[in-house]
Amino acid sequence: MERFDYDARVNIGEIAKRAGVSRSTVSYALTGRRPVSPETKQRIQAVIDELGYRPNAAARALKEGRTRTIGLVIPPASTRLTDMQLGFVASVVDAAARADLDVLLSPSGGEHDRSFERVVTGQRVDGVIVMEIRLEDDRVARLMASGLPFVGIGRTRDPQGMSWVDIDYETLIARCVHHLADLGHRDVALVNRSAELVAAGYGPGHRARAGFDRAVAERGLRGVAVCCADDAQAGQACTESLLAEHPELTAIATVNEAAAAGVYHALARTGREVPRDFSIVGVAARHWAENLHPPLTAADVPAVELGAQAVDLLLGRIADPAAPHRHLLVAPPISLRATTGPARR
Amino acid sequence: MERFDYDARVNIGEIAKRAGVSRSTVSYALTGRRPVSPETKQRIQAVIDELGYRPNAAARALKEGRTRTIGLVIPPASTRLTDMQLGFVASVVDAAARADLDVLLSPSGGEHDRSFERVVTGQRVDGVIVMEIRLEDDRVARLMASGLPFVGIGRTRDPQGMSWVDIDYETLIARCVHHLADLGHRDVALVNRSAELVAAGYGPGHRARAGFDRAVAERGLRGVAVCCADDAQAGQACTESLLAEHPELTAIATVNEAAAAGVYHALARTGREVPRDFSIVGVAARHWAENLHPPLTAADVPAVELGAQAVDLLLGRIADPAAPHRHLLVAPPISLRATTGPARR
DNA sequence: TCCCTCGGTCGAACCGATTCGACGAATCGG
DNA sequence: CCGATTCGTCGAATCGGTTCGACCGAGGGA
Repeated sequence: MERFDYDARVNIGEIAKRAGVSRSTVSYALTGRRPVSPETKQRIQAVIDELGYRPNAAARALKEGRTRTIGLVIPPASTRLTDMQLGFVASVVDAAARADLDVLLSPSGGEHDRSFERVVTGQRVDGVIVMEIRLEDDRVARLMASGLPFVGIGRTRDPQGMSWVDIDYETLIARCVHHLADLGHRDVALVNRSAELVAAGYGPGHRARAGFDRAVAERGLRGVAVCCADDAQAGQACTESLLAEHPELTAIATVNEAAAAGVYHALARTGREVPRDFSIVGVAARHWAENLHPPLTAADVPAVELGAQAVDLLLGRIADPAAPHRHLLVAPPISLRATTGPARR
Repeated sequence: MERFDYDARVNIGEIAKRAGVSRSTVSYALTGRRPVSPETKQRIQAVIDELGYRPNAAARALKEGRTRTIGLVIPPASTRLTDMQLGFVASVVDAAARADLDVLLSPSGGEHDRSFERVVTGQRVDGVIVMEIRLEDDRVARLMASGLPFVGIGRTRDPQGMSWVDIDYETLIARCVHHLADLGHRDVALVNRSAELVAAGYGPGHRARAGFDRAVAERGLRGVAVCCADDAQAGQACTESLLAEHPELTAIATVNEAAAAGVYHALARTGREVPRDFSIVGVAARHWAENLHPPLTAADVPAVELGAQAVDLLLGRIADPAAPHRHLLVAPPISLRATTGPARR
């Protein structure tokens, strides 16, 4: 099968030939790793511009042993990304682009473990950022065993041997409960993430629960915690049955931003006006909190900053895999918006 | 500098040596491109399992001339992804994973053009899916010139020489207007995407406007069209000034899902109840429409299907770059939810 | 019995870059 | 004026796979 000329990609040898130098000289002119005379350099550059030459990434990666690419392990598409997760992805991609790195996406979990394996073991990436980490997470175990530099957005139960950034859900939810208690609420509920996630050992779910229980005990409140799938319908169903079983409730704290709209629906349908009759406070991406109607009083998760920090940490680990591990735990303050008020007496 | 043993990655030569065969035999055992006796195959597999060997992706890509990776060009993170765009990304990643392809993300536009160039010209990917296509789009021009297979989610003004999938905003918005007209509304507004996007020649903005104008003329309505940035605050500000200038309005059609929540706020603040006093209808991701309160009557964009189709089309082009171009234009029906009703007289 | 085919394997070339050692010419210090 | 550097360049080796041509032995058809 004949290949046509316009299909032939130029390589470094073609550049060298046309510029009348050796291939190594072209390489040195490009990388600057050895001196090249100005005239030669200019001649080479002219040929490169003319032919639109770009070094073949695979060849370079093969020889250099690094790919200038990082992997980003995300939850599979079937479990819809929350607004916060989207914020992480966007900021990681952005920060990586600033460092001239490309980002390879890998949905993991469920049926997509081949993708994870490819990314981790094929020397396709120089490092990995893993989202949605469980308390016991075998992907983390795999990564540790492989020796590939990685950083978690989230952390395992015992995150000693890893670098990570995370949101301090335990502190945040405790703070939410204290905020409600300060307003005089005595009967409060926690709307957590989905039962599946919690059962699978999803960290934020467990830590939110712990913070809730602690704060409820500290303030002598009556608390009830429920799990809820990550969408508005579930939020509504969940809240309606919650209110039916516990009519004495006057406030909800939530880490489930995707369900928040459903909580609103349910309150409206059962005749409770927010914040006059009922208070809601949560942990959410700012964008999301402001989009709700009325805007949600919530701790605004700095997703952009966390994503950028994760990339930073990863670059550090790639540069020096022997350096001590670092981490970042953030607990942003609660932004008072329109959904909390004094308890009705 | 000494390398430690545990750091030494195993390669095909090591496998060959331990299995007592040549490197080519290992390769044939792995790829199945030539027969290998069952005993030999088994022996090789045992060694591979023991050492956890995976072929180096860069070496393979270099020799085979393909990377088993596709590029996904997304808008830069600074312009927040809408829920619909997120749906595209997720479904593309998912569909690619099913085809054992990896996805390289490239934010394009603004400051990130280096990333786009790397992806397109470095032979890093076998093909590209481009989102957010403008009526005149120089990325499309670049891709056409490069000869790299690509598929657009969206299309240029004259999409002859390309394959694409797109949403038929013109038809959809016209359908929305007809729906409102059928309900007796005579004064309707279009809340479009941002003025910057429209000025930059963003297709959906222009096509929505065209459909709006056409339908308004066909039904003899009075129509006013405004642009609005992609967030709730802008939606609110926009709608408030719209209502102040045109108090006679009784309905809004919108393609700006991100602004929809703000439209609700504005209507509530000006004392209009939906759908009793005012109707809203739009084009949005189902998830988003259902999340709004009350749920938005809207044409539900099948993002998952479109993303999967885009991958399909791309696979076709990679397999046979000479095949005729194909495209898919979808116009999903309007799902009646809770935001449209008869015009008050 | 001879020749051909085919299954199974090997060695060598190749993909397109980087990098090391070497070498001639120019420069510099003493 | 001479030996030691330095500059600029070249050729060859290398990274880790795939693939082509060749070879050997077994089996089948005439």
